[in-house]
Amino acid sequence: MLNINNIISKDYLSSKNIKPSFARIKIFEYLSNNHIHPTIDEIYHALIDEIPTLSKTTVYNTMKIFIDNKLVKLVSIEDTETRYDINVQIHGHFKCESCGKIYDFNVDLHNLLTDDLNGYNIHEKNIYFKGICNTCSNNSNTN
Amino acid sequence: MLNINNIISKDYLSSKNIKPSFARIKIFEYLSNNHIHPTIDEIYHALIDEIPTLSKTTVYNTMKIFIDNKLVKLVSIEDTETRYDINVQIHGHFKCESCGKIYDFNVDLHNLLTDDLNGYNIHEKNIYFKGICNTCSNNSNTN
DNA sequence: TTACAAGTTTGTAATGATTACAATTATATG
DNA sequence: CATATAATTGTAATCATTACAAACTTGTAA
Repeated sequence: MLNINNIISKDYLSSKNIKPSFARIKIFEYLSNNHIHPTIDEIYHALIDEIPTLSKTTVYNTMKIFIDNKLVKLVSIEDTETRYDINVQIHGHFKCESCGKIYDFNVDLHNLLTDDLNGYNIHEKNIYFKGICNTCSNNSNTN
Repeated sequence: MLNINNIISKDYLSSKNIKPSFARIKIFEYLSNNHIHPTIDEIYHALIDEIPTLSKTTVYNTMKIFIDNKLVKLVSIEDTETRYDINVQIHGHFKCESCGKIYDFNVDLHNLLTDDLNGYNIHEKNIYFKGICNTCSNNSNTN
C-alpha cells in the first residue's frame, strides 16, 4: 500500500515533528491534492470512503496539529465557515459570491505598510476580496 | 429625552431607509461612539442597563439590517468571534494576539492588484494583520 | 380617541459547528 | 510479546446563531 507520495508525505510530516499516522497522511495528501480551501466537513466526506472509521473529531484534531505546526493556514472569510489552506505563503483569497469558490491570487503586501503600525510586531498578514468571478460573470452575460 | 445626537442618528437611519426605532438608534450610537469592533455580546451588555428589555435577537436583527444597508461591515478575523465595524471605508485591521484589541490602520489597496483577478468583479476588499501591538510590546519589555 | 395594519421586539426552542472527554485502538520500542 | 505512549473514536456538552410565533409599538385614518 506504500507509494512514493505516501513516503514523501510521511517524511514531510515527520520532519515537522508530527507522527505520520494513517489518518494524518491521508488528510495531508487530500489538502495537497485539492487546493480548494476545504471545510472540516468537506475533508471528512472526501475521506470517509477510504477511511471508514474516520471521525470528525480526528479531522478537527489533525487540523489543529497542522495549524500549530504551520503546515496549514486557517481561512476566515465568512464567519459561518472555517476553511483550511495548505498554501502557507502570503497570498490573497477571492471568494465568489455566486459560486462560492475561493480563488488564490498573488499579492505583494510589502509596499502597503503605513505609519499606523509603527512599533507593531506583525506575525501574520491576510487579505481577501469578495465579488463575482470570471466564470460566473461570463455565464450571466450569455443568458 | 431628545438630544442633538439622537436627532442626527434618527435622520441618518431614516436617510438609509431604516425605521429609527429606539433600539436601533441606541445600537447605532453605541457603534458610532465606540470604535472597538464589538461582538453581539458586547453590544448587548453595553446597552442592557439603558434598555432593560433588550434581547440579543434584536441586536442580531439590527446588525443584519445595518449590514444589508451598508451602515456597518462585518469583521471576520477569528473564526470564533463575529465583530462589527461602523467604519465602512476600506481600511486594515490589526488584531493583537496578546490583549485581543483590534486596531484600524490606513492602507491603500489600489496598487496591489494583480493580473490574477483580471475579469473578476471585486465588491469588497478586506485586509487584516495579526501580531503584538505597540502597548503590549512595551509592557513585556519593561518586565 | 380609537381601531387597525404594518413593522419591531421579545423569549424560547432549534440548529449546527466546535470542543471536552473518556474509552478504545494502534504504534513503537525494548 | 509486553508495555507505554499516542492516536482515534463516539458521545455528550457548549456556544453562537437562527427560526419562529406571540406580544408590543408605531403611524395613520376614521
